Amino acid sequence: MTKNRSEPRRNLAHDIASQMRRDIISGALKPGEALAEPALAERFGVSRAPVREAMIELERGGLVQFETTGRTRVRTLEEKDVVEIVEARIALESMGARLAAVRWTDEDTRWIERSITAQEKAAAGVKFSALDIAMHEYIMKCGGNERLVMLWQCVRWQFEMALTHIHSLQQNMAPDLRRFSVTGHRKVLQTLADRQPEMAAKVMAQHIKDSIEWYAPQASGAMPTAASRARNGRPGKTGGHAMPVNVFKAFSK
Amino acid sequence: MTKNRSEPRRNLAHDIASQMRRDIISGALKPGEALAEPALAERFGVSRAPVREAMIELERGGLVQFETTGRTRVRTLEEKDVVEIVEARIALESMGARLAAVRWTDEDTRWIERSITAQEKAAAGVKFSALDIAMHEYIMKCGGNERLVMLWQCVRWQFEMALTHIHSLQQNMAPDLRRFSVTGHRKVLQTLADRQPEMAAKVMAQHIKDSIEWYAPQASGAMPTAASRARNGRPGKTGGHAMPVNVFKAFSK
DNA sequence: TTGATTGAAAGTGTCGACAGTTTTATCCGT
DNA sequence: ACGGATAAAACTGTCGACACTTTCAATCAA
Repeated sequence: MTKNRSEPRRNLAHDIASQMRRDIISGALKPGEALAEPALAERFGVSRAPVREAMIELERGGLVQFETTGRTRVRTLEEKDVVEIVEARIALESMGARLAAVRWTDEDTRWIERSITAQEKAAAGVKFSALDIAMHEYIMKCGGNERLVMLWQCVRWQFEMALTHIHSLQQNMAPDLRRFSVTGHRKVLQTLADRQPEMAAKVMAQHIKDSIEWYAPQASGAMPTAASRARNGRPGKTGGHAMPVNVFKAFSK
Repeated sequence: MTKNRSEPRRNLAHDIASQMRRDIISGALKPGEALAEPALAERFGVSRAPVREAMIELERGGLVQFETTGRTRVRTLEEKDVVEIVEARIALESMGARLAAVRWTDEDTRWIERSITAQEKAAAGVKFSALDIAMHEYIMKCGGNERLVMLWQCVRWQFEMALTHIHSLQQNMAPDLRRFSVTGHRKVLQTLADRQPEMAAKVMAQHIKDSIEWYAPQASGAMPTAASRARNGRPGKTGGHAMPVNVFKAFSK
């Protein structure tokens, strides 16, 4: 694991961005909600300048979006967005796993094993998701490609945000998700410990794709490897889905 | 091809960022060069505020980097960086090709064919590289995943910047690169036209990996699929390379 | 009541300014 | 001549202000 290279320049903007990121991911700030700079400036007791920079940082992470008028809103999430996020995760993390497999150490194996142990003890829900994501982050960093990690961070926050809202809609998390997910993690660990880059990439991709089917089954219809089934779909039309219900409709404006 | 969703809010910052991006990619601004906000503000005839935002936009694209003191410099390029950039390209573009294969149309085929024709006529060098990148961009956009395209843009500028400096060091571009590259493009097009997602992903990855060996042979030693050969390499040590010469030494500070 | 109009309120884009800090240049002792 | 202390210059982070634009709400006509 390499230490983060780019210590972000410590300033108010960064602190504000962190706080707002928490609020958006936690759902305290709702998708579509307007974010006015003067109001935020007052809330944080600063001027508009740092707030403005924080907005740019959040936009980079995909948590807010700028309108053509300049106004800023918490980004909305539709089903299409979740598909995009997961596809991006698969792209980045399968490469991350491939690279991690090359430089994998026994210490890394022990770290993952401890994480899996904690995952088994954690209650299903937000707590488990946090451990889950932390493990994926660890593997990404093991890959040693700082740019890849940085790109991944952009998707990570969006994924966490989506998770929150999925959880809030599916009152009861699929009870078997945790067990299922842990099984996937064990498979991934195996390929990493065996230092098999190509297998690691493939297993990681499959694991992520499988996971999202538990979280949001209806989003899996447009997933990459299922893509060959939904042929000739044109942009805009996401194609038929396995399940009719669309939980993400709740987020769209 | 879907139209770009996020019309960037048109403001001075965006214009300045575009101009500076050109200057950095073209090499007019050299790697490691300091970028002071007051000087840039005067050059563009604006205040520091838009310049500051432009800097953030450039940092997002990896063309400049902030020091802990807050100072901004044109990002330096070492061999390690080129490897990272190419690895990221492979991750994003293989997924992009996979997605593009699903929604590929005959019109897309014609577009690519026209591009390839132009590539064959273009003189090897910067002109060819521009056509090359434009084609890759087209395929990425065909994938329909806007987030993936956005992540790709971050790497694209860095890649173009690297290309410029590689060209300036290798006075004569490998004469066969163009022919070789066009052959790769034809293979990619074939998988897309046949709508074979997995093949498209694989062929695209191979094509990018092959290309970089022409541009910077010594960087290929640490490439993903060659990874299984360079086992147990620890961070910091990039492992043995096929060629001893390191053109990127020239960029490191 | 409904719908268009108009004026007020709020928000964004940009600017100039200032304090604190880093960098650079000068000066002094050796 | 050289290295370190010191002063000057330059730069960043942040602030408050202003013009222009968008949004909202009250008003008025139909």
